[in-house]
Amino acid sequence: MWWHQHNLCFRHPIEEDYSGDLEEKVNIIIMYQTDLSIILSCFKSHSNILIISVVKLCFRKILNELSSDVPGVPKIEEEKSEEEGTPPNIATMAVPTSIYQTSTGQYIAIAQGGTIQISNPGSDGVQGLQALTMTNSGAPPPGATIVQYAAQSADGTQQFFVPGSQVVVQDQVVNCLYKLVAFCFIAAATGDMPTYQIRAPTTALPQGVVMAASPGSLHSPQQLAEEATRKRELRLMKNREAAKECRRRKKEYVKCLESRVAVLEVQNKKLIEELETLKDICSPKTD
DNA sequence: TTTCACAGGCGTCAGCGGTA
DNA sequence: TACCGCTGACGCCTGTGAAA
Repeated sequence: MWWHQHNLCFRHPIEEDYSGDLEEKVNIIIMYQTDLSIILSCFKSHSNILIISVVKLCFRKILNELSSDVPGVPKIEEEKSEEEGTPPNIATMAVPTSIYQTSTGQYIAIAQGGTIQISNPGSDGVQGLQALTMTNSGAPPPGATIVQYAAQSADGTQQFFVPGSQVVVQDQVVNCLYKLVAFCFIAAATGDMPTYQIRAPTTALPQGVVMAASPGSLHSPQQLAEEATRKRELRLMKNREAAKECRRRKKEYVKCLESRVAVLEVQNKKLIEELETLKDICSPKTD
C-alpha cells in the first residue's frame, strides 16, 4: 500500500509530543488538524498523486518539526526530485496579497478585502483554519473595529467589537487575534457567546486617592517627604490593581487555551476517523 | 489532632516597552 | 527623558488534603 511504502503513518498527537507548554500544545494540534484537513480534501478529490505528494510534504514537516524538539522522533530525508519547487499538479490556492511571519513562526496572511488568515509553523502554506475579517464601518462604538470570526467547523460567523486602542502593532496584534480566536472557538463549541469584556484603560483614580499638590508648591523637606510617600503609595496601589488584573487575564487566557485544546482534540479525532474510512475506500483490495 | 507538603492568591520589586 | 502600565519573579500567607 502506498501508505506504508512511503513510511507514513497516522496517529493522534500524544502527550509525549508536547513539552508541557499549553500554547505549544495548541499549535501542534492545529498543525495536525490543518494537515489532516488538506489530506482529507485531497482524498475527496480522488487524486492519489496529489494525496501522496501532499501527505509526504505534510508529514515530513510534522516529523521534522517534532524531531527538533522531541528526542526519539526520526527525521525524514528531503526528496528533492519530488519536492523542489511547486509540483505542477499540486493543489493551487488563492494567494493572499500580504503574508507576514511573526517572531513565533505564525503566518499572518492579509487577503484583499481585509480577511486575516492565521497559519502556524508546520502547516502547509497559508491555508489557515481561522479567518478574521476586520472592518471599521457600520455602527460600532466610535473608534472600534468589528472583528468577524469564522471557523470551518463553526456553525455561523461570530462578531464582536474590539476598541480601536486595543489594536496595536506587530506581534501584539497576533497575540490579540489569537486570544480572540481562542475565545471564539469556545463560543463556537458551546453555541453561545459568553460575556467578555475588553476593558478600556481606566482614567479615574480609585476612591480614597488624593491628588498631591504639584512639586512646585512644596517647599520644606517634610512636604517633599510626604509627597514622595504619597507617590509611592499611589504607585503601589496602582501596581497592586494591575497585578490582580494581569493575573485574572492570565487565568482567563489559560482557560481559553485549555478549552480550545479540548475542542481541537475532538475535531482531530473526527478527522482521523474520517481519514481512516476514506483510506479503506481508496486502498487497493489486494493490499 | 497535629504535622507536613502543596497549591493558589497576594503584594512588591524590577525590567521592558510605549508614550507624551 | 520621565512617566506609566504590564508582567515575570520572588517571598509570604492561607487553605486543603494526606499521613502519622
